[in-house]
Amino acid sequence: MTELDGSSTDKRSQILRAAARVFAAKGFHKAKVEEIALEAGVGKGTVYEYFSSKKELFREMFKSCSMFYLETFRRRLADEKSVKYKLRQIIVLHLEFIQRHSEIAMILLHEHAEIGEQLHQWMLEKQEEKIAFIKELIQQGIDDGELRNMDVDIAARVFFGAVVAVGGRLIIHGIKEVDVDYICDEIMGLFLEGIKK
Amino acid sequence: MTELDGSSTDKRSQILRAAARVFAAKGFHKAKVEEIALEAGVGKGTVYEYFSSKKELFREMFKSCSMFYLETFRRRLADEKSVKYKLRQIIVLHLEFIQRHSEIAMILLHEHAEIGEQLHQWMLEKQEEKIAFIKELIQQGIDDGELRNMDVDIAARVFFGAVVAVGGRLIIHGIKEVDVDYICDEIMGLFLEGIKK
Amino acid sequence: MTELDGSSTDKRSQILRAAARVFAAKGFHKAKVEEIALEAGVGKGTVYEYFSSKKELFREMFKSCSMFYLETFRRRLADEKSVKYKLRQIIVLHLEFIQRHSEIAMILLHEHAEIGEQLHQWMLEKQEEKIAFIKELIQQGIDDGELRNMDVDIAARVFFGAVVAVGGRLIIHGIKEVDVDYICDEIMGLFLEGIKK
Amino acid sequence: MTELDGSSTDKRSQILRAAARVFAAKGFHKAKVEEIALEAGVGKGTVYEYFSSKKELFREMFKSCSMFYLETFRRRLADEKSVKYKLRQIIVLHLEFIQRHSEIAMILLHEHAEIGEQLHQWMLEKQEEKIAFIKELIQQGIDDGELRNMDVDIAARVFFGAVVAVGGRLIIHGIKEVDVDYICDEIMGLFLEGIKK
DNA sequence: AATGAATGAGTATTCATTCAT
DNA sequence: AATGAATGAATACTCATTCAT
Repeated sequence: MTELDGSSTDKRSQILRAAARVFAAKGFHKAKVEEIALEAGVGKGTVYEYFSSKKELFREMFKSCSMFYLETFRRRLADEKSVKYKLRQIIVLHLEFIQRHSEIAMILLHEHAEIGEQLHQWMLEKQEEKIAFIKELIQQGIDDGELRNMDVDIAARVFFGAVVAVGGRLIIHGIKEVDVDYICDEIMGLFLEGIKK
Repeated sequence: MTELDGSSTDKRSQILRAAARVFAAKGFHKAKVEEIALEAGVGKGTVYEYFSSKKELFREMFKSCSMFYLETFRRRLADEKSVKYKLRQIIVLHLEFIQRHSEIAMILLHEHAEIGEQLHQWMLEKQEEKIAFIKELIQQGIDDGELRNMDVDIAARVFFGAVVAVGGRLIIHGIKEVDVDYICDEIMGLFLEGIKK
Repeated sequence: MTELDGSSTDKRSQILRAAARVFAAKGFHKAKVEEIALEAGVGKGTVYEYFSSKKELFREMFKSCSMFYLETFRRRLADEKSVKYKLRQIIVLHLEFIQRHSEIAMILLHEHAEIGEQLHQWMLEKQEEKIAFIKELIQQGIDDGELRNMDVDIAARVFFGAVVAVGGRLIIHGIKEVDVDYICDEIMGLFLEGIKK
Repeated sequence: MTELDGSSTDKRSQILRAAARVFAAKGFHKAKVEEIALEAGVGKGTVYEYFSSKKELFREMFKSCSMFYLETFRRRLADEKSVKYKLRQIIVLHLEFIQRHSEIAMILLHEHAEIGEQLHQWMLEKQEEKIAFIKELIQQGIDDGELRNMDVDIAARVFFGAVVAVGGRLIIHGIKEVDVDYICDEIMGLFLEGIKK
């Protein structure tokens, strides 16, 4: 899925990229189809040649964003070996992604409720996929003797929630320059060692 | 702030409660002022006697919900002594709150981005208050020797995010019957002991 | 049904009368809701308070027109006794109606196909009612020995078609001053005596 | 004019035939140029090579239909001698035409008002031509002593209207199997003998 | 204070038409 | 000559808000 990386020049991708920018900047309701068309450098009618409605445009843009996000993850986690390093890498990638693609991240963070059940379901499925992935990692860590025994479902959700929460802080506060390594070490420290003295 | 607990019968509270129900069920944009008025058993014009706009109604409803939530927290955390127990109690209260007030929780979960900067800021402030509160707790735990040394800001955010994430799962999945104690023990276990073997 | 006679001043009737004028002048598609509202002296939104769509407004206006037309007929045919005079009176009333209410007649003449099956069916039913009425008249004439034996269905349709055709000529040519008596005599002559020498 | 009889294979005729089918099935406004192009098996742009606009396409299609109708009439009335038989033949041809070409008949019946003054005028002219033709027939009948003296204008219109009305009934009711001879005899009986006992 | 009838600003969408290929 | 991707003018409809009662 390279539709959103800026290199594709076909109309559909142009529109998707413009949609990502405008929806991110204004949210679904305040974004106007006309503005997206303008931003994409095409006529208003052209948007409807490729997408049957504003809603579908949002849906497709949203899917593209999510796919792009997941794609990046999958690609860059392939090489890691130790579970701890993989978990750490998830945090690194998440924070880097947010720093580099704060527009898209904004959408993933904010527009969940906008579009109705279908897309919401799709998004939850994708989220559950991520959590399942983390669960597998943790389970693997337990099996390998790296991690102690625990409820992996809860652990995965806690880890995921924590990463999202810290990432959200970066988005919300518009922080661009953060010491990713330091934050990762701290988060990993918390998860590995706990907070008890 | 007892406006939302169902006991107050003045028009303003009636409208706020109706607004909470309708906004929760439909989201900001699909909720109609007329429907809220109907649900509250008042005329459409009456809504505007108490609130200058739909947006302000949402804001006020949102504030009431949040205040109610915080109020509950503060009241029930007053007695706790040990930091560990207080942190555990935060999880308990959050999960209980979600189970009992899933409507309101839905709003707090979903409608962040709906209303624009001002309310968003207010909400973030409230969230920062909660995080600050958790930060203080953790700091206090460190000072008392209960907890090890760490970056309390990150720790507080990780804790907060984790609690929200696990709570969100309950809302999203519509889970009504959960073993709160078990979940709390697991979460606390993770935070206290870490995941490392 | 006095909604269209110009005496009622409630908003619904105002809108119906304005709709009759504008639809008659421009046809369904070229008539703009905004223009009807303007003509009625109300706001655009008010039209939608009383009618759920432009289509429904047309339907209701159409029904009102038709009812008004039928009402007039029924009222003024009540006194007639002889079948011949009643048939003659139908022609008289039809021509008079067209002369006085050419706007409405224009609609009844032209907009049949505009609105889709439902209204079309309704209109055909009304037309069949009129034909059935004429059929009864002719049958009664036969029974009373006034008229010779014939296929009353065909006779009724031929009579109805003839009246409509001659009426249509008045509308289309915009003829205002016609010798109704002369035309009636001629038509009746044709029907009574035939054209054969 | 054989453009519509199905034998011509040039693009223009293909488009005209497709237009007749689609306009008949959907009416002017609901018929889409794209669908007509599709039905004709040509590209959308090609339609505009042969017709400058949708309106003109309708006009040309309409004219072709009417010409085809008139052509058929003229051809088949040439041999008749007696006025009575010619009038009877008009009815026969009209009913046969409707049975065989109900699509085209539908258009001639319903779409009068759709297109605006110019075509409307043209159609009225054609109609007046038909009426004039009938008028001449009747006048000739009077001159020849076949028919009694009467207002030939009114008589022609009454005859025309009656034929159209009975034909319309066939279209509207979708009647395919009718005893054309019986109906003609009845209509002619009415016109020749009248309805009086 | 309470009401709800009236309002009109604001927008997604359609589709006839154009024109580069 | 033939095409169909691209266009944007045109319009029905929604609903927050007002204000006379």
